[in-house]
Amino acid sequence: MAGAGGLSGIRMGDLEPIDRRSTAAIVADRIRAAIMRGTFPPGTQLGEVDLAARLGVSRGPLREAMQRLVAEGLLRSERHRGLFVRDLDAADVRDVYTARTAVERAAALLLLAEPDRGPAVARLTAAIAAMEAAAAAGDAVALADADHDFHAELVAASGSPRLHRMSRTLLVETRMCLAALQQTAPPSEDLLAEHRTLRDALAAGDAELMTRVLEAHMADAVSRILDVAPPPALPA
Amino acid sequence: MAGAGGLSGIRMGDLEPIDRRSTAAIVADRIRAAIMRGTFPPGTQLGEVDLAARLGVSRGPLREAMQRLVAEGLLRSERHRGLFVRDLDAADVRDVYTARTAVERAAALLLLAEPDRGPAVARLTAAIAAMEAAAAAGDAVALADADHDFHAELVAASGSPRLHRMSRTLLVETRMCLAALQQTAPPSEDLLAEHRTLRDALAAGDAELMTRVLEAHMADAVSRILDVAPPPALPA
DNA sequence: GCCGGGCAGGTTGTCGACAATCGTACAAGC
DNA sequence: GCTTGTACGATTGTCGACAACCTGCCCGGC
Repeated sequence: MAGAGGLSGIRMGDLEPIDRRSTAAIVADRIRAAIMRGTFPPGTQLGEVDLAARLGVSRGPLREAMQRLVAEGLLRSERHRGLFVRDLDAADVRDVYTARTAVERAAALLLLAEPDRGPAVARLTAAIAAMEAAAAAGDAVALADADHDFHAELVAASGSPRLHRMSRTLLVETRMCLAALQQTAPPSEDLLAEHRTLRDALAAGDAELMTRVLEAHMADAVSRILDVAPPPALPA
Repeated sequence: MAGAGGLSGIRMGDLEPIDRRSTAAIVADRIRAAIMRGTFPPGTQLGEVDLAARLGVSRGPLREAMQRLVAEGLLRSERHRGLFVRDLDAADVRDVYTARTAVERAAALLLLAEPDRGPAVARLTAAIAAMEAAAAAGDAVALADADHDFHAELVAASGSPRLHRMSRTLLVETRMCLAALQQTAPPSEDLLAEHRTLRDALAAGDAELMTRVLEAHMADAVSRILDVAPPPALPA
């Protein structure tokens, strides 16, 4: 079928059908990015008329986008009160990382089942390089961005649309945790080492090592965020 | 603060604040249930005016509800074409069960970390009893309902809101698979045995056994649905 | 006989306006 | 002084209508 139509073999390139996504989806992406960036701190009320005017759309599509974000758990809706950015407490932080561990572990195992992991490992390596550059420059935001990219690439490489969708929301919530608590000074060297080990385990196909490193990585992140000393000897 | 107000110690019982949920949420639940029940088979177009009239609401709230379901992945939206119930192919079935395995494994591990698993085990046992009754009566729908409940209770017992939310969507998709393929004759005895073993592993606190049984349970379900013989000797 | 243009029908996308509800501030009464 | 009742402002929830768009069919031309 491909290329056999009436186009006489003209190469169409990546000229895919410009399926302009719905306005609600675009608006949802925009607001999601704003929440992730910390433009809307947790707890702030999002007035509909104000947001609609700022985005240049009417209240209809904006409300649809809001419902999407509510379904994702990023926003909290109170009837006749308004929409608020969800603020995450310590239990939420643990929950986010619990869910992330579940999703990313499954994604990594899926990736390990694939024969050719070269491209995926290359993208992870690129993300690590970005992290290194950000750490060298002392740019905490860029470091968090690259960290985000690393885990997003990991899940995307699994090829599972559902894990990918879940991961997207969870990563946004992760950024909310970081932005809220102003975690500006992570010990970047440890962070880099953990990511490198994770990549190496994936490249080598060592499922056992990968699982162990991933779980430790998540546990470390929770400890860092909640500012409690990591448990010295936890069997689980 | 609690009980120290001007109510003079009067017991308020479970008089919770009647936070009537938004209309969009109610509509979304209704349509989600309809999709799960198989009222709207995969691929059917959902006309907005028709649905709105049937539910007694306007198109505004209905569209908001639809956006929710699109975000959950249950509906597929095509611009200026309409909303369609997503139809799941073999890859989707595998993906649903991959994600379910990840979520339910994490939930079960969380449950195992709790000291008192008595109530949770009791609820799982109740779900198994319902399955037994349905199997004895030859009621395939009730059997699927009870199966659904078992897994929903398992995840709910973990106490993780995010795992719970993910699980809800995944279980609906599971029902879509079953309804679409008219899987009316599952070997209920095997199914019951698997659930009983899972419950027993949870009650006994055997994480290793639980993981093994759960993964086998999911793999069996995929095999049953896709109607392929289960792989005789798969190392992974 | 086959292809392109045009038209009609129906659907979704978007908008503005009205009604219901909530929070707040102020005044009145005990 | 504290509580209670009331009015106001602001926001959300809902609705109806118009415009844009896609699909399918019909017709004229080659």
